[in-house]
Amino acid sequence: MGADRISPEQAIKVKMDQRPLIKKGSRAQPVYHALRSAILDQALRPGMKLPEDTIGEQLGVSRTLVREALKQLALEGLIELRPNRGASVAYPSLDEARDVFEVRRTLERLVVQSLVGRLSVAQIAQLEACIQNEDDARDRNGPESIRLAGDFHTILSEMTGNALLDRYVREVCSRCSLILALYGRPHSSECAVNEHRQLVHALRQGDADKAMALMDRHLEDVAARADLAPRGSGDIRDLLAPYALKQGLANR
Amino acid sequence: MGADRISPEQAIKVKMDQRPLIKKGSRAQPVYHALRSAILDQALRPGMKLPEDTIGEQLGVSRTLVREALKQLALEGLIELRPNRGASVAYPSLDEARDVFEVRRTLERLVVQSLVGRLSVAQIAQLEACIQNEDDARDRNGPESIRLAGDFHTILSEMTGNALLDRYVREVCSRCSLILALYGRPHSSECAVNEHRQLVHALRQGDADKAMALMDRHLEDVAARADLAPRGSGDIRDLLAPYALKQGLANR
DNA sequence: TAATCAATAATTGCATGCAGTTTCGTATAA
DNA sequence: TTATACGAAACTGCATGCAATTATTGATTA
Repeated sequence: MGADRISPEQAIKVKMDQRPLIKKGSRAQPVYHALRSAILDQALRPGMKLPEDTIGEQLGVSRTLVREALKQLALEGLIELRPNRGASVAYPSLDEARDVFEVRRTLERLVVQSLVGRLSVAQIAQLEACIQNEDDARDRNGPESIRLAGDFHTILSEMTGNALLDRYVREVCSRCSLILALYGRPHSSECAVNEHRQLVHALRQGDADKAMALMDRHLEDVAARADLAPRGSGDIRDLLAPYALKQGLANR
Repeated sequence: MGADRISPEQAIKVKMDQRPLIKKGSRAQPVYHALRSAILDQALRPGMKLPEDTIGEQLGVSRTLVREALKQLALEGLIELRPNRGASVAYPSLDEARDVFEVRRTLERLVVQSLVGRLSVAQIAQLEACIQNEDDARDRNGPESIRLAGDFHTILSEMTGNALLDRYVREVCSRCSLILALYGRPHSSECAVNEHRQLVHALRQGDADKAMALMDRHLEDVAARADLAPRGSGDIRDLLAPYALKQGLANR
């Protein structure tokens, strides 16, 4: 059907496909995002219990939707889901942490391979903007900088155009954020921002070996660090409130 | 509580923890497995619609559990889940197929790397038994052989002891089975069984380069093949019946 | 005949309720 | 005081029901 012209119906469809991202999908999605952000920001700390009722009440949805979100988070390794005893924020062991980083290195090597020498100027600009953000956030040294460092890698993987690769990288980045929150040195903001800069430079120049080596080294500096995890505790209601707001969920 | 002795209650608990893998977890799991097997066996063909109540009725569970299973399958890319219009068996494009294979190659390279020269005799025996199965199944040339070929790779990834890697490999293998069902040549049983044999040999000898090269070539022969997909159709009830049985689900 | 539209049927999205399990608190016994 | 047993409260597992959305059928019109 070699149709160069677009029928009115098709035109409408195109228009429909552009906008509705706003109202798209189920109401479980905001719940998922709220919880995910809360975990990555360490507002919800590893080991903390996540009762369906409490979360649903705070976020203004029923347990059904909460369950859905929790299941997805469990699939992604951010929470643990034990039969008949509910969900809690994941508390990965050092062994698991090592495994995650190993997979991450493999995946990000593929990202570099796919991207080297193929970045558009617009993409480079986007990456540099992202790095700038990291730089800015480094002063107010919080969990925020960990998340931003993850964002850089996530943006890279998205640029490959490989949806599966992107999903996997996203997932390992999330898990790494959690792991760093547990085992990372307090003041080592995971990725030195400079390493990101160098990586972009190598990618831009098309220097595959150097880019790969940079990424490798960049991800290498981590797995070693002892357990310094203190279990914090607070009221889940209060901890979730700001995230509810951000997702446009009712918190009464 | 340094208790060397075990109370009667604890003894019971221990016993309970050994067996219940059979009755473990939620009843959504068998639904998930039934659907997954049905898709990988091509009893449910790509593009086919999967209504919640039909499946639930056939498998003897409520829509809730079916939804749970469908969601998991969607996360793994075996089905597509469009808002308000339900689930259907995934129909991956050629581009998506290429992406999946690219990720798969990367991941399996890591598997080989982790395993080379470290296989126990028991593990080698297990692998050879698996290969034998493939050989046997090759005669009665059905979708079965595609699944068995996937099993080989799955067993390998499991042996790495890296749970995340294992999960990812499992997932890409599933998706590849689906892809091969769509785009594969009818008579090319994906993996020549011999290539599996050679790979095990190289792993056993600790020849890292050769093993890696074998795995790479082994996974290379695929992405090129044109669309020959005919949509089959039949009654979902009938197609699911044998899988219901296998999972011990009521099909009335 | 082909296209449009309205009414109906089928299906999904979500909340809620009940049963079964776990967890917690209290009382009793060692 | 420590340990055990028991009952209550909290929570999860799952089914079901209702509202909203989508698909379908049939009638109407060009």
